[in-house]
Amino acid sequence: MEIKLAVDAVVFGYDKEYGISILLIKRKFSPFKGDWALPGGFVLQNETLEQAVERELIEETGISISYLEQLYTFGELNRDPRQRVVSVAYFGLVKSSKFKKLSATTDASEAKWFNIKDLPKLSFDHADIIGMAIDRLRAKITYQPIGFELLDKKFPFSDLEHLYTSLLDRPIDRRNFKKKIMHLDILEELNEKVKLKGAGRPASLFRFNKKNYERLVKRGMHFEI
Amino acid sequence: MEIKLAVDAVVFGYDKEYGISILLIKRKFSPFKGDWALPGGFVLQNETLEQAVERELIEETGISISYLEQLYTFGELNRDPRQRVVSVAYFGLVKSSKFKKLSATTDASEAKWFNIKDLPKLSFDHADIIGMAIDRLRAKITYQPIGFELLDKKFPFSDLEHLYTSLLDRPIDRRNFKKKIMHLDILEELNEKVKLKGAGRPASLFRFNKKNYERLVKRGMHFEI
DNA sequence: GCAAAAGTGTTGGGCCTACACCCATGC
DNA sequence: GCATGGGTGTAGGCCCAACACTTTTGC
Repeated sequence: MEIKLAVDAVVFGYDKEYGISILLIKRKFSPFKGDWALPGGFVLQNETLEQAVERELIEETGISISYLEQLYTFGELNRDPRQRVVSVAYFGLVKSSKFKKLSATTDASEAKWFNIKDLPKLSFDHADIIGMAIDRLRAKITYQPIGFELLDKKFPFSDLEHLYTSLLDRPIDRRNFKKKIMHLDILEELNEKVKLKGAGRPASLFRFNKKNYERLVKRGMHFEI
Repeated sequence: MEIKLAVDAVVFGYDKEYGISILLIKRKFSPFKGDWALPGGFVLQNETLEQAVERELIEETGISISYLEQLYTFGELNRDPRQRVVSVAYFGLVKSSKFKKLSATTDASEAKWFNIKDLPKLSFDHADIIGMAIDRLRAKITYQPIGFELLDKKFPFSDLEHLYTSLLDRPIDRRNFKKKIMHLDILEELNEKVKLKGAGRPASLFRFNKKNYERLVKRGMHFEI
């Protein structure tokens, strides 16, 4: 019997209320029936790896992602009890609005968001894959302004700040953080304000400047908080 | 027909004389017969991906490497004209002494080192794979003190300096470079000197302090030259 | 008026860059 | 003695961390 090739996707979503979350599906069949697993499946003969990931995500969760990159290929011998399966894991991000849409409609569904601090028991070696993806996400914020892919088009600055504090799991200096981000010259302040949570001063909305953002990503950056 | 799974290895060697080089083999069979290619081949049913890489390297080149990490998995549809092949590419480094050994004995052999500035025509998509590996190597020197894996146990400081200048392809300030490296606290100066190339003042030998080196790698570093 | 979150500047110190001359050897 | 490569120190400037009070809103 040949080696089978699969893909798996670790998709992150973020929202100030729910925190940083990962999309999982409930397995319908043995092995690990009833446990949670990463969305994914076997690669078809005539599709690329990326196409396989996107197809499986649509089939299993209905979601389409805003950012996708390869994470790592897992090839240990007994990952799957049935046969030899090598899996190419991908790392994906979805925007906050899509995150909310799915999280509001999945109570009875097979796909569900789980906060990364509160993950269920996982199938196969998916806990390892998720661990590596979280490491990648944490590392990424030091060299890429990933907020662009996780937040919506317009957002209050505090959303970005909360994203970083959840990811770093520690408070940051708001003044220094704002100076540093603004210095990258990838954010534009809009003439719009939103009132958040009832109390508190209304916040200005910001959006990413796509051109400057891409220039920065291409040129490379380094960013310690 | 199923998708076949292969591995390929981009192995770097370094020597002050030859510069930064990659190990290639000459293909004996069609397709691309007579062209140069990365060492690699199909993964067997009962070996891990790393084992497959190491086996192929021994079989095809006789070399054993001092550092190996996964680079990227290439899964485009027409990489191989015969059938669908997905290949997991690895990134390897060998120590200078082994590099010299092979380069001295391979005149008539099928395995040969090529300076990265002077590569031959390559088979399949191996030029893309090598391009990505070189990017990884360049990026790596800014966050990992890779000299440890490319140089021998003992080496004059100028070897490390030349490694960086070849990789960066520009001159660096020797005094600042030395201060910066020494500040990492991973090098020990030995009470030994070597005479190099006949003329010139003899140089002190250094070696890596393995414990401090590993602590640094674990903790993470960032290093701009 | 008070609770909640947004918004906003300055300074001291550490680090990093820029820079040039002497030393030990072979021939 | 000259060519070759090894070895070494400092000062000025920039950047970054540390730090707290005011503003605008809801209740």
